[in-house]
Amino acid sequence: MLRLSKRVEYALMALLHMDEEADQVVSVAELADQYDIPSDMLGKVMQALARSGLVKSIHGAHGGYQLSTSLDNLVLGDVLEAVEGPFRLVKCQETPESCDQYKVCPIREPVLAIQNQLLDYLASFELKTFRETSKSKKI
Amino acid sequence: MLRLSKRVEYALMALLHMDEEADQVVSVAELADQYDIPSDMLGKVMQALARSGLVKSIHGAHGGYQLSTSLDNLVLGDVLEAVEGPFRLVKCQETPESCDQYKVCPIREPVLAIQNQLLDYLASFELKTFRETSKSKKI
DNA sequence: TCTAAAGCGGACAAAATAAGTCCGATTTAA
DNA sequence: TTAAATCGGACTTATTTTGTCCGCTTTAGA
Ligand code: FES
Ligand code: FES
Repeated sequence: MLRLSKRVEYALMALLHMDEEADQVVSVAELADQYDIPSDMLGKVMQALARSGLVKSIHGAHGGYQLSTSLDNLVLGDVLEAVEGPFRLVKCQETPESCDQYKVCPIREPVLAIQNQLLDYLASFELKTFRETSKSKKI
Repeated sequence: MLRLSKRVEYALMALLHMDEEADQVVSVAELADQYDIPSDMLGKVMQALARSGLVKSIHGAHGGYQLSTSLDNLVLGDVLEAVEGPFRLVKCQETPESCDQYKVCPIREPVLAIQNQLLDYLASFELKTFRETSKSKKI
C-alpha cells in the first residue's frame, strides 16, 4: 500500500542519530535502546546499510557503526534501495512470470515510465532536511 | 515495499479499457475474462471505484460499469485513493499507537512532509498518458 | 410475472510478505 | 583470555494482500 517498511524507518532513525553524534561509533544496542527498536532487527538493517556503503561497520569489542559520508550526501532513494533493494512498482518488473496478466497487460509500459519518474523524485528528498525537525526537539 | 497492489493494477486496466470502449457499459465478467483477472476480485475493485465515483454502476441484467468522467480528468492519485484509501507513508499517521516508536520517533515530521509532496506528485500522473502506449499495441 | 444476468457486500481462506527471534561464528579491544 | 561487538543463516510469528464463497438485491427481457 505504498507504505514505508519498518526497516526503512529504522534505517532513517539510525542514520539521523549518527549524523547528530558526528563521527562517533555507535552500537546497535545503543540505537535499539534509544529508539525502542528490536535489536536483532536493527542489526539486520545496519548490515544492509553497511553492505551498501552508507555506513562503515567496526568489528569487535567497542565496535559499531559510523556514517561513511555526511548526511548531506544522502537522499531517501539511497536508503530505500539499501534496505529494500531496487525500487519496482510492479512485480513483473523483476520476473515477468510473477504477473498472471503479463501477456495481456495494457499498463506495464506507462507504469514503468511512472516508476522511473518516481525513482528520480525519491532522489530529490535529501536526508539533511530531516535535521531541522528532529533537532527542534532538543531546543 | 512501495509496490502497487494488484487491486490498483486491476483498476487501471479496467479504467483504460472503459476509456477505449467509450461510454459502453462493460461487465465485470467481460473485463475479468479479457485481462485474466479473478472476477470476484475485480468485482470488489470495481465497487471501490464506484463508491469513489470514478465509475458508475448499472444494476440488473445487462448491467455493468461505465466511466463517470473522461479519463482526461483522472490522475493516478485518484485511483490509488479510491482502491486503497488515503495515502499514508507510515502507520502512525492513522493511529499513533500502531508505531512502537511513536514517542521517540525522530522522523515522523519529515516523513509527513515527504508524504504530502508525494501526494501532490501522484496527482501529476494523468491517466490519459496511459492511452498512447496501450493503443500502440493495436496498430 | 418469472428468470437469468448482473452488481453488492460480508465473511472467510490462502498465500505472500514483513517483522521479529534465535543462535552459532567471527572479530577485536582491553 | 574474555567480553563486547558485528555477521549471517534459519526460523517463527504477525500482518497484509489476494482470492473465494455465498446469499442478497436489482433489472431487462422472454
Ligand atoms: S504490471 Fe505486471 S503484468 Fe501488468
Ligand atoms: S513513523 Fe511512526 S513512529 Fe516514526
